[in-house]
Amino acid sequence: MMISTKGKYALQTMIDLAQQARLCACEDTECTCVSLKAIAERQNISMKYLESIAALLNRGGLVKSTRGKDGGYRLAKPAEEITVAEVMAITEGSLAPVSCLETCSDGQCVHADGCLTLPMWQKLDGIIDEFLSGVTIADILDRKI
Amino acid sequence: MMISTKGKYALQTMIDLAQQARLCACEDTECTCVSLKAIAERQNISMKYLESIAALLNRGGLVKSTRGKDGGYRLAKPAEEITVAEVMAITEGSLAPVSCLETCSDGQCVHADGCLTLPMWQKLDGIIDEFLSGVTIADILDRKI
DNA sequence: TATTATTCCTATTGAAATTGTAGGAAATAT
DNA sequence: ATATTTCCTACAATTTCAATAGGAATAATA
Repeated sequence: MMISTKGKYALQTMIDLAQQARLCACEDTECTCVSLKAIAERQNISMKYLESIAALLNRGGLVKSTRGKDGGYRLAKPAEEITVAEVMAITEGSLAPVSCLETCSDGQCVHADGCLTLPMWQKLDGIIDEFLSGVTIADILDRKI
Repeated sequence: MMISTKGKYALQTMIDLAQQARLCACEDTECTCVSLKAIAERQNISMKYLESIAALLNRGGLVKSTRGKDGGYRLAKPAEEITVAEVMAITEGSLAPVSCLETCSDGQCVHADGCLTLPMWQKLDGIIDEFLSGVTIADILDRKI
């Protein structure tokens, strides 16, 4: 498994936020604040678990939060500008197909020179990243993929 | 992480077997039998752990075993005909990017219809499979990738 | 000011998967 | 017979995953 529920829930959350923002016709971005409670209920996710995921997205700069009553989260930029790759990078850390890939690519692996499989893993990693970097939250919402 | 050490070790083993087979000039395929002890030492893998991985490859039909003294393993078919996808399918079970993919694709997921992300995961799965199905053990050995 | 609803923060826990270990049985060449 | 190998089952240590728990800080509002 490449993507755990953490990444999956994060993506659901981003899509939910984008969806709610669209429902609001007014220009005020503040009014599209969505609480985790609402997201957790709609997406059927444990709210406490979602808190930790929202914190990651917040620190990663993908969402903005408002504390206190009537607070919540909203997208930090338009859904058209947020890619799935960004969401995964923040929540899953790395999507490297094998654990040694980062170390090896950084020249920290002493066996990298003789490693016959490294080029293949690097290429696969590139293919995955290229694909996920080309899909935005808006694409998913509009069923363009 | 998509591929654990199990899949990684399995691939190393397959490459090692292909390499040893090439070193032998004679036509007798039986003589290329390689013991797990030798592979474990060369690849620096726990031999006992390797036993369980070799068993998977054996049951999966990718290698053939000879028991007893001077026994060991050899590839069940030419390295040109064994793809990385096959090795991973046998050792890792599935490379589906998200756990629900197989269930959803089988029509067992009641939410599949409304799931906005399913098409994306399916496409990603296809891309990964397409790539790994196009790489053979011989390709890796010849540094063609 | 008190209440309520929310994000924010730290710590803990239960379950599952991963990565092995251990011990020995069965087979086979010498 | 002996040595070496695969084969089989069971167990164990470690790590990761997926939450859960409890409360502090913040802000709207009555």
